[in-house]
Amino acid sequence: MSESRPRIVPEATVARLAVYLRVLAGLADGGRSHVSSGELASAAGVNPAGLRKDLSYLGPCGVRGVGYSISGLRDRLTEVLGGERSRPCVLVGIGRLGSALADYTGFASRGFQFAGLLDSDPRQVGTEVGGLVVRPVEELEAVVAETHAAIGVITTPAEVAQSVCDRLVAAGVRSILNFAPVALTVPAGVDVRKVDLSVELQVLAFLDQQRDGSPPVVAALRATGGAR
Amino acid sequence: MSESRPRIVPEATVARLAVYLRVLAGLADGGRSHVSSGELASAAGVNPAGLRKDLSYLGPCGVRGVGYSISGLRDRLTEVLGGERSRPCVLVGIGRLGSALADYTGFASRGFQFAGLLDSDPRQVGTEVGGLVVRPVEELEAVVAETHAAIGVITTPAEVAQSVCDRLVAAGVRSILNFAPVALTVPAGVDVRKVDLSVELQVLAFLDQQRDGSPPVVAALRATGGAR
DNA sequence: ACCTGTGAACACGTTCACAGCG
DNA sequence: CGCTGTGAACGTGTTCACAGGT
Repeated sequence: MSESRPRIVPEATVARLAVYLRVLAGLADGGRSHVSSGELASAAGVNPAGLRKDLSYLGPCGVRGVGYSISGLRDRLTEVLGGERSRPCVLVGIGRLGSALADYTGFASRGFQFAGLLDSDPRQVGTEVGGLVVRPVEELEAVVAETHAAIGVITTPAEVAQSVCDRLVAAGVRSILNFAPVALTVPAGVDVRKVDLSVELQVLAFLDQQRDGSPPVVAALRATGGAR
Repeated sequence: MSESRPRIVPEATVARLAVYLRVLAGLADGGRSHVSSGELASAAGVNPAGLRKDLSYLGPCGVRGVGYSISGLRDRLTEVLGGERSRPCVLVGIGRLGSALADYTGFASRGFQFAGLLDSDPRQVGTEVGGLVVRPVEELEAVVAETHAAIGVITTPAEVAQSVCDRLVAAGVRSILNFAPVALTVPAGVDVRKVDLSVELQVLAFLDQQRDGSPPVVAALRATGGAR
């Protein structure tokens, strides 16, 4: 009903919109009412023209000759990113990383809410993390049903990640964020995003090594490289 | 001296090489001696042709009609990725996320070693995490000098990330992995990679919402999208 | 017959330069 | 005159199809 233009938004742009939203939140305290694309871009670490192109996917939302209304843009981004209704997520695997995520206040403040925490270790079950009590992994299906969670986060060891994933999908979860270092197989219609922390470090080490070892030979790093 | 061909390797490829290496490590136990690009690709979650192209950057390292020698390829990848000499890293900010990283055995087994842990909270200082004693952030420069660390990992709150970054750079660190949700400014010659956990979740939520809300309108997701 | 290695085609994302509006 | 919005150019990364060995 409030949808003005049904344009398609590239995924790379969506990721940056989330960054712009965070920068705007910090800027709102400054008492200013408007920002230019140049200011926002430098705060977000991107190219000004790219930022304007990103925002253009949402339809015109700035004022020519002036800039973008901080509060107006913040509201528009929040609307587009779906931050209105808070989305229930379930998190499976409450080790160090899982605890860190469950406890991260940045999620809650941005419309996310962990509605269920699950672990297979009896010593973890029953403990409280980030305001929630950890439940046994056997109750996975029940928790998904209770909370109507559409998003699942997997922070288990690699060996059990696929079976946890299968159970999440069977229970109705259609979006999964996977921190386990394995490629998950899912049926069509389910979306998986993978975050691999050790790969990030290894890429960094490679670039570092390459700079030292062979000065003339430098890897091509434009699109995703450097400070993004 | 062992460098056979000084080709340039795209960054996207480097990231996948690290994944192949991990898959190979798991495969080595199986008693087999060779794998085909198809098998490796499906285990790594990528396209077979893309995998072959990735490996071709290292020069020919397979046998036509047969496949790739598991141990041979593993050694080659290890060599290229620089896993020979273990690289000392310093980690600043020992909160939940920092502890998770310091404790993650996946790093140590792949040629990484956290040589120094630093935190500004007096209650954290002196505690032991992942076999190392946490030291006060004031000693950052000294720790970098002692350990000859070339890689720094930042898991501090956003507010102090830039100043920590500045001090790391001044101390000689030239590669930084940033988990704090801010864009860091660094001088030329320093490489920063950013991992933003809340952005990952937000992208997932957007895609999820878009699927429900407007079936005909789907975001363009080819390159980075879907299960990678 | 099989599987690797690779040039060529394609799609995506980024950057540039300027038109358009306030 | 300033800043947004955007088509067009560019570069990178991915996919395809087949040539080249074993």
